Amino acid sequence: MQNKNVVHVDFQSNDCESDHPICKVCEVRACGMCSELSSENVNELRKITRTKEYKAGDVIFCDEEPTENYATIKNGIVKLSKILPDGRQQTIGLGFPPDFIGRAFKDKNAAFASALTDVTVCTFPKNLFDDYLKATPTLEHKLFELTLNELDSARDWMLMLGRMTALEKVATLLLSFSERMHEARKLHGEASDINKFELLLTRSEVSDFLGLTIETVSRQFSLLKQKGLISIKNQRFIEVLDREALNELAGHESYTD
Amino acid sequence: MQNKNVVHVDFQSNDCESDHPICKVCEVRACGMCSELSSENVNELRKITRTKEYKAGDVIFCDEEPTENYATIKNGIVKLSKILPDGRQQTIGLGFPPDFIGRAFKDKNAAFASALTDVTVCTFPKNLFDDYLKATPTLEHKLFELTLNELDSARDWMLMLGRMTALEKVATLLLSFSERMHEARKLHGEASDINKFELLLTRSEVSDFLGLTIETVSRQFSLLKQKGLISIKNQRFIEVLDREALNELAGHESYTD
DNA sequence: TAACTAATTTTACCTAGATCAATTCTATCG
DNA sequence: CGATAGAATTGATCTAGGTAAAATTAGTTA
Repeated sequence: MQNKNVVHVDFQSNDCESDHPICKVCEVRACGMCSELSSENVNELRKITRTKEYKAGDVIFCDEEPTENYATIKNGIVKLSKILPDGRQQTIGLGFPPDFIGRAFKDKNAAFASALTDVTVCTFPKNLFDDYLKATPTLEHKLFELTLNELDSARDWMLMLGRMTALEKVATLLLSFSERMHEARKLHGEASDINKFELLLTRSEVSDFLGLTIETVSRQFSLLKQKGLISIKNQRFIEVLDREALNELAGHESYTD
Repeated sequence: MQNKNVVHVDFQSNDCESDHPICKVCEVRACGMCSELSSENVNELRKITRTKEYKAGDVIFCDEEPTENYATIKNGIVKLSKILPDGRQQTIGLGFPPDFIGRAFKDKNAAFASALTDVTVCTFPKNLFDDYLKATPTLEHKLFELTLNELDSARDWMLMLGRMTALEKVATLLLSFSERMHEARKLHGEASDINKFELLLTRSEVSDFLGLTIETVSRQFSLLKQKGLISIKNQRFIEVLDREALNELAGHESYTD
């Protein structure tokens, strides 16, 4: 019963039989932050945990404000963004289950977080969690790894923002978003075709992500449709028809080179 | 003879009397990664440490290649960059002493690292260091905090890359670079005026950082000179004449608003 | 000190993407 | 079902920043 070999995978092998009832049925128990925790740990952490729900569009926390809570995403998608004093906005990341959101060990938030879809999270009071983290090296290690992944992807986006054309940016976003949606659906045990997904971002949100305007984004979508690489139903439901070609557009050289 | 008074912190309070001779005189012993280590730890770590020197321009490690070593910067500046298959380049960060470079817990590097100036580093073999890290929670905690800072600044740059004009980008870079140079000089116990510094980046390197071309960068420099905000001697030695105005240009609203 | 080289600046022009202004979709509601 | 409203698309300009090329600056060698 004590063999906690873990992560990413194989829910059965994780000892969660004696988990708190909420955690026992949690779809992200086996991945993300909690995957490194024993039932004992989980139940201890649960004592300071609150489950919260947000409606699409709700603000979860604001940039520069004192950090009150951290959160892990159980369900839905969270948008992280920064904003210039004059209102110009830049999305700096998307949080999918089971991502952790909030800036650990700092008294101020480092970004706006808002709910892109309806969202369910587990929240933890900052102070208590910081202490718990320092006292629990396995948890801190896991969170460290998650943070390193975020840093990697932030840097990938920097390359995109600084050096890609509008078309390449849109292609890159579509590929990345389709993958994460695919992951998220698998996580929830749903059937999933990686090439079909609902683009949950409005054109305006896409443009904030890519450093473009809505009009330019829309033109690139039209171009991709015209080239036969994607099709769009009702402006939101996207099907990737030629993933290979889209990949090349996104700057990933084809294997035939 | 022993009073190496340094940076941020109160060196006296740190027990380094029994440090390995190399570490005892190391200028970054009291900050960055090593600051959390006792002499005992330091000496243990020292067993797997190699001091290495690079000439300006040298490649330290390549993107996508197997990670062999991590490093901390003792001296000089390291450029981290990403490159698209067709050669377009984006600088994703600069490493100053005492930064840690290398992607922990992953078998491949996540960027190119090259020496911007002559550089001295301490290197650690990946496998041994990963183990040491997992076994030493205080060290891992420190590295986690450093990584969180890097993530913060990566996200600040995303906002810059995605939403700022050329002039704002250049102003932002000048301010940020002048601060880090100031810090670095203080670290080495040198006298330092934050408003005077040598821009160690070529125009081409600046443009790779800002997602612009050399010509555009050069035009913005000329504009800033014309406005009387900066002066440049020999194309490299910069003096900020009106820091307040530069700050406003960089998007930090003035306090009079 | 002149000659050569590489980096930077400047000038002239061009284009990708922004801006502005209609349309056209899609969803919602009476 | 038609009316309304917000989102997305499309078309017509405009411009910030890119591209190309020439001129200037600085550093290096002889």
